[in-house]
Amino acid sequence: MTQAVLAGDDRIPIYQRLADVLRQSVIDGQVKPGDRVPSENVLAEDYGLAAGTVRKALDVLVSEGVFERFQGRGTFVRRPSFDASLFRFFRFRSPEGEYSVPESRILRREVEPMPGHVAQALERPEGVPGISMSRLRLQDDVPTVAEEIWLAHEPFRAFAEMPTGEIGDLLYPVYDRVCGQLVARADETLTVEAASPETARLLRVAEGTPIIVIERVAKGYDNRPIEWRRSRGRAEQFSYHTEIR
Amino acid sequence: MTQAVLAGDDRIPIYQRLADVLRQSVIDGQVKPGDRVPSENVLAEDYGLAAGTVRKALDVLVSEGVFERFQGRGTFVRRPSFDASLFRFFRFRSPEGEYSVPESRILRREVEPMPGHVAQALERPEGVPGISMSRLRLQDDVPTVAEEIWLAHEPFRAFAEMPTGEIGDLLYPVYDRVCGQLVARADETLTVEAASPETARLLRVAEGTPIIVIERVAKGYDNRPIEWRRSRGRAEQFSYHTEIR
DNA sequence: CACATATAGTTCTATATAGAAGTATAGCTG
DNA sequence: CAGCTATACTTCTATATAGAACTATATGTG
Repeated sequence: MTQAVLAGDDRIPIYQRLADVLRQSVIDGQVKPGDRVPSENVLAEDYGLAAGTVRKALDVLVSEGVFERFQGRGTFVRRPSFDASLFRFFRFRSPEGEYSVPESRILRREVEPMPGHVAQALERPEGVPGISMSRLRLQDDVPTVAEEIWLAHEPFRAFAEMPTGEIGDLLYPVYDRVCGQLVARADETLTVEAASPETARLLRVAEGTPIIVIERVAKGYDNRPIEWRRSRGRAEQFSYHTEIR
Repeated sequence: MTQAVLAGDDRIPIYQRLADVLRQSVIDGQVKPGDRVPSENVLAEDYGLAAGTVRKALDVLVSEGVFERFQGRGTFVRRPSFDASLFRFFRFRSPEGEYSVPESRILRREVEPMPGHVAQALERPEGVPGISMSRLRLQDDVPTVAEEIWLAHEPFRAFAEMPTGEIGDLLYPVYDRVCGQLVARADETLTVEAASPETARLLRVAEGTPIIVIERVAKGYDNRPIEWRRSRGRAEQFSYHTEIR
């Protein structure tokens, strides 16, 4: 057999093609986050490749954040867990200094046509029906973040019909469980504005107070957009850190 | 000789030790940004190592952003370019759509004891003398960014005594040329505040306008802090994009 | 049962080797 | 001189192999 399994453009390197195949198996849901990937030796055997070549393919996927490796234990599909990371920016620590998931209140949830900018972000034709939500997140009963969220109606029909009470504080696990939609990464854009009357009311701040706005497009392993979200929080407690070079 | 050249803790892998040696040669200034690194084969020969081991060491340094590789051309010490800096969002484009270096006006420059938070960031004892500057950056004669800058006095004595007229619009090249201090990377923290009277005056905005504050600690290849800087600009048109996972 | 010890399986490091692919330059040809 | 060609040098891909380092599990011992 040799590597007939990896047919296709032989202009691109074998290790890349293997990486593509393995990445696709995650996209297709054949292996799920937390699952163990066959060992390097087994993969080498299966595909008729040298161990080094397989290892290089895994290197690619690890650096992409798709896989995770542990010496002696194995290689696993990484559980993407960045939901808390947006809120890390907002410094949501408890008095004990620990991070915690804030309480979520869904204020509104209905099906209506998507506006242009949302449809564009979700790569859908304008005017197509979507699920629109307003959500408020609170820390110790203090409102900290107000969110508008949009989902395409099509793969989220089951979510639209689900009772609100059954939706917990985190949405992404629900997307996965109820609709098989797995969020792998996201694009975020940060801007600043002065609080509108609406935002001021929700966040209980004075009108005109500086507000951080984060627009997020959550994407699957296949890089297709899943959810559009705009979050607003008081800029006061916001602090974002990064390393540049 | 074999790899006697790479003595030291043989608990850590050879490729790591080689990476350490090469990184150090950049820190010491034996090779400068833009310089070419000996080829993989030559390094392998010199250190008595297999080609693959050398390559792995280079992989490390490339991923750290210290080196840069081009197939067929060679491996080079990377010129640090702060393209990813949060600061670039204050660099407005010229009418032709090109980015340009804004004009810089140094308003003040004097030697005085460093305040606590600066001393801490620069890893110096509190109260030690430092060079303090106020600088205003303008685009087409419009003030866009106001900066406070601190340097430790000790390695920057020559800079302190230099006439202001000889300092151009960019500081880092001067640090390198005059004091041999090479900035390799930086940590940046972004926050938001309402414009103080002082800031409002400098940036010619109304008091209370949302202002982006970026605190930066610039560091050398050896990761030691070189410069502390706090920049303030109008938040109005600020937009920062990033990918998370 | 509790606790060492052996064992099998995993990733990680290192070597050696060969050729492909890309780049720059010297030298030849018209 | 302009333009092609050969050549030498670079990084990149791929194979094969061996053992080290680490982890989890099974096994034996007290």
